[in-house]
Amino acid sequence: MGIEQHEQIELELAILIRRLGSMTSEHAMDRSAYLLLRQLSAVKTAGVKSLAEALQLDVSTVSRQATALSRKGWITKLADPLDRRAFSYELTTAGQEMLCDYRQKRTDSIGRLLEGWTEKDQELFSRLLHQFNHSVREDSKKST
Amino acid sequence: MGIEQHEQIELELAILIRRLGSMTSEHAMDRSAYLLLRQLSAVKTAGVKSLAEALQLDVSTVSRQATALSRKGWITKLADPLDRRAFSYELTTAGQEMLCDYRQKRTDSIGRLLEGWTEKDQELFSRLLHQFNHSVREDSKKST
DNA sequence: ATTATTTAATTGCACAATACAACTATATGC
DNA sequence: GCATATAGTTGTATTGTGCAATTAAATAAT
Repeated sequence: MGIEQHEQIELELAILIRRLGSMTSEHAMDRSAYLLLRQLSAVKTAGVKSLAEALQLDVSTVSRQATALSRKGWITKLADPLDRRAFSYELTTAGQEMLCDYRQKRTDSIGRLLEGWTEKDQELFSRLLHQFNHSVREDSKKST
Repeated sequence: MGIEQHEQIELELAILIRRLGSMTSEHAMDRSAYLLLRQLSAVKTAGVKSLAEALQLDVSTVSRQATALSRKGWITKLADPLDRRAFSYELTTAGQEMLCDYRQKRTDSIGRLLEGWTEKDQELFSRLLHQFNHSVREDSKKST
């Protein structure tokens, strides 16, 4: 029942996170950059504040990340015409390509990892991960 | 088949890692310390080399971590009587308590998160996470 | 309308986790 | 017994992060 299961899951998650943290560093893009690009891709355009909220990071962190990505030519910084304090970022074509490419690489890695898995287990894993993320999301809503 | 599933899993993992990365920082102990204590708890006694292998970290990293944990009084460093280069670490009582306490907190968090889940889904999730970590481990062996 | 407060963003500083390389001291192999 | 391998530490650098201070602009209060 419950308790041992939770302990087991707790352990697996701890391992998973550390392993995947180092796994992503194989490629050229780091996880944080990836997540920022992904977020920007999702919302099309956003300033550091809203990005920071979405990514649950400090604005200063996002500010630096955005500067870095901008230097790489993956995103562009646009002055907000209505609010002269504010800026919005959006993906460049190069950024879109990078994101797409990187996502493909990651997807391929996952595919390679799941080679020996049954189709059913893959589906289940996908569903349960989604479900778990949903639970985490709900939980963080509660505590806000 | 396959591809979309992998994209989905890739996405869910990206989200998971981001969310859980910030989740763990709530508590007093950091993840790396936790994993080291855990490992030491599992093997009872080990030097930095074997710990580093198990945790897949550089020995220097583990050396520093061990020094830090030793300073906190959670582990003790013992000279190896057979090999005067070598040392072994083991958990102190305080370390065992810390580990137990922290693990409990994490387990409780997980339990809270999984409140609405069926027993079956919890079991499945546990199994699949384990399976996934195994896959990652095998994969990293291959590339070594 | 002038002043005070809030807000968006940046930058300086600090810190933790990490890797790599250089080094020390000991052990092992030929 | 010398050459090489091994256990561990330490110096240096990088990266991702947060907090505090700062700037500049917008909004609210008097």
